[in-house]
Amino acid sequence: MEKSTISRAVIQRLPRYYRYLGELMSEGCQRISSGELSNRMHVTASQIRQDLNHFGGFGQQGYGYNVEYLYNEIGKILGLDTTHRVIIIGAGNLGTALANYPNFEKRGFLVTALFDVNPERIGQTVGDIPILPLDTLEDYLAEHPVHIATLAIPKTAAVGVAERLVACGVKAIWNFAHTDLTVPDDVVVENVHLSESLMRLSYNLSTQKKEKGTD
Amino acid sequence: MEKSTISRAVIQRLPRYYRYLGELMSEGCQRISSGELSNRMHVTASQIRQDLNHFGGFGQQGYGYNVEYLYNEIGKILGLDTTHRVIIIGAGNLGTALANYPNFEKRGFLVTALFDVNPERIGQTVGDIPILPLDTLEDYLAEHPVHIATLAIPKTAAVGVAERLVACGVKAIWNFAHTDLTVPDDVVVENVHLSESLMRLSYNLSTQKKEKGTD
DNA sequence: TAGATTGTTAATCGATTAACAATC
DNA sequence: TAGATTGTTAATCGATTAACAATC
Repeated sequence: MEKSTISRAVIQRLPRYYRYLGELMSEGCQRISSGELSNRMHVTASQIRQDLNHFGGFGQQGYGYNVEYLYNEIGKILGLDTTHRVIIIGAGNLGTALANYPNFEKRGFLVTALFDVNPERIGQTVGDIPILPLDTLEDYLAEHPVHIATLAIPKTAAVGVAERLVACGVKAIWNFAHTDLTVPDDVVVENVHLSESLMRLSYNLSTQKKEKGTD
Repeated sequence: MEKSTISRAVIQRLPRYYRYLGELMSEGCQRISSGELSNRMHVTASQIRQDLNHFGGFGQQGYGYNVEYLYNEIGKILGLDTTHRVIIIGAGNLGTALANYPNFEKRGFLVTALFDVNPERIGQTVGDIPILPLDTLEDYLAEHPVHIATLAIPKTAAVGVAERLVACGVKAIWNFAHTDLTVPDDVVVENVHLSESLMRLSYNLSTQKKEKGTD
């Protein structure tokens, strides 16, 4: 209930808190104050406390936060305490890279299948993960639970595949295609538009050069 | 000069305007009003006009915006009117995927070399692009202009390589490693933290489920 | 000219920061 | 208890939206 009121900006920051807390844990650090974390992360202590308090009081006055406890609590908030079954549509370079990514499994994201249209690729595997014909997507979804579908295909194909996924009841799409997807309200989409990221870098680089020139 | 005052939120949206204008062009559309674009993009017309006016008056009262002109102007703002020479550190799955990405060259991003430490990979090519030993990074940078360096290596290696890049005068880093980089003020970093993106999707999926349950 | 739509100012909204009382 | 640090309210800041005069 409280969750729907939490702003996008706060959610954007949560995984970064999670990453820093994980690092602190592996350094053997047991407690941390918002002030110390503020120094590490280069965000204000006030923002850290404000952000965390959206989800409840995880700290203790005069002490700070227990690193492991807070790490686990944020993990639960992010849904990392359950296993998500993931499929990847597109077994090209990007799809293969994502399937091979070892850290995902560590966080509870289990890739169970890739799908492709290329006859040479179909029947091969990536690690243990089979590459299945895209034709059989509906059959697969009818028989296997899938929580997240990853689109690593060109935008021309992405829109149609997204519709098929939604029709089969998939509720979360991780979209690497360079297009916006229109989906029902109960389906969530997270876009990774790499070319837009590169354009922002290009913009910042150009701007930086100009500043240097006029300083 | 005016550029340094433009907020991150505006820059974030520019590539998306660029993408929609490109689509309009390929549809043969010659002019568009902020109102029509608003309907397409699901942002307010007011925001579109406000955003564009940070860079100058591209429209005409009573007419709207010339699609091709605006597309080209935004391209210039994003620095897409010049060729950026790009290298990729790490010729694993992700680095290879990025090197193969055909759209980058279309936008003026030219990948000239990959670097790796794996002896099996060194000497191979990705398309026309050679895979060079990471040892020779400094030599390469001394002899070839490089505008953007892409880090597609584990975070343990990324911090050290970033320092070497900065020492050689590279001013822009596209960082896929799961770590924050500390760089001088005149170096720009664009982070692509895929695991954080996936965590946000997981959060939204969990939240969505809960809402559905209580509605 | 009249209609349409921008550029731009003013109003609103939301997010961040500061401050401090509560409390461990 | 005294010191430290949170949780939380209030103040500030910035971004978005609304409104409308300017103008094509």
